[in-house]
Amino acid sequence: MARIPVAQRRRDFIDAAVEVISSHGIDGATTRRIAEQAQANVAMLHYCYDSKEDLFADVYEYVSGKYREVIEGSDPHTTLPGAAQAILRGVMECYIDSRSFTATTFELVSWARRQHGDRGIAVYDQALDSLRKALQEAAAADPVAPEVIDEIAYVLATLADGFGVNWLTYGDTTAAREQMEVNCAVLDSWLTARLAAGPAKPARRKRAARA
Amino acid sequence: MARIPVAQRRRDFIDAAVEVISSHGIDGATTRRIAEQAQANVAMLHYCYDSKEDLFADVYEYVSGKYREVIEGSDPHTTLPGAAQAILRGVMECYIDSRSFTATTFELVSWARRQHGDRGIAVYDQALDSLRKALQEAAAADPVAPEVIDEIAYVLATLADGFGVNWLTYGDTTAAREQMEVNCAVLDSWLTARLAAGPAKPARRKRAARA
DNA sequence: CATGAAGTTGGGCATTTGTCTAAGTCACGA
DNA sequence: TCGTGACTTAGACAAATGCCCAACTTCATG
Repeated sequence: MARIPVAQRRRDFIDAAVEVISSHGIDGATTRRIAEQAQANVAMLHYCYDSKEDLFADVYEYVSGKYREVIEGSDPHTTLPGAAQAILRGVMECYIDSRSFTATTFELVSWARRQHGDRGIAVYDQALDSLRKALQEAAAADPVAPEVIDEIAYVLATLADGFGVNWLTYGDTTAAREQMEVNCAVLDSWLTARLAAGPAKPARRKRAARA
Repeated sequence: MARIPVAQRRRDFIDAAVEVISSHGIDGATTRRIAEQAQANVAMLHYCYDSKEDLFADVYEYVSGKYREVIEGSDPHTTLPGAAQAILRGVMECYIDSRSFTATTFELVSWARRQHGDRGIAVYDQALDSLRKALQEAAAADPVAPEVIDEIAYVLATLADGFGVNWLTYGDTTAAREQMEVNCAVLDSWLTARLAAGPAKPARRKRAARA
């Protein structure tokens, strides 16, 4: 009917997949459902993608990309705490903006883990990398030990993840906005204490926590 | 063969389901896989449970129960911060103890949400209720406004959830132990600041955040 | 206008899934 | 010993799923 070039069709399928995955889960996201959501045919899907796995790979990349955007595109700050605040806020706002995106991300991460093992955690890894880089840049004027950066990145991820789980579970926008503030307050009080304490934690022995 | 009473068989199926769900996801947890894991027959499963859904309901209850146990059974403390610390530690330790349990919990929560909508968030709701109750008890000597209790419960849940996601993703026990300490430090610094600040947050207007 | 590439589609295939049926097999009280 | 009721199992069933094929439509270009 509509006669749409493959490139556009692929984008449609990715969007459709995000929607379907968020409401039916990874395994509930069948080719037929995705095709229907994209107002296309099952055969069309296989005309654009060799396999369902191929489509999911694109969805995966799309999600990764969005994270990078949000993290790198957050309001630039010259202080480490400022940058950390801005990034955390950015991610949480992005979650609130699109529940489908949030749900799909969490589905993808857990799917990738059990599907591809180590290689599957790429989204998470990449997001943490962008995170570390952004923090390091913000702290350029007043450098901080890499272990501290790692720790901050981890806390940021933890707060964002925790926020995401709750937001997905309850879906209450008003509550979510309040919780966003709470999380920012949590980050703030901890960061202040942490940066005052010095580079090394009391009981640190081995290499820094990877995440 | 073995001739096992239904009651025991059911318990076996629940354990098997937890294992299979954690490694294959909810939808990957097929009756045949669960049966195999329980060293039983597919037909046996339907002899014990009318449907797969029935089995999952039991798994759901099992998970809920374990949360209640962990929260209510955490070391009793007379101070609010002490109790909060103990509970957070208890939950995180429980996660580290059993990755299957952790994974299954997260799978169940997301499955329940998209499957049963509001009714599906029961695990999360019940856990938060136990949490609030435990905190309230700990603060009996020096009462705190219910909004503050709610806020603390939310932060506790957020830190636990965030920890869980990371632990599931990387599965590094050593890192997880370090991160457990970080999360405790985060809770500690925020709680101190929060309890010093007074009952109401600066920009609070509506009812307290539900979770 | 012819033509061939690009896009579109209905129908079909093998496999997997949840569930059920009917036929066992065992333990134990009468 | 002989039921009788509790447990066990192989096999079958329809429905759903990922993927494919062969035929059809459109349209820019020669």
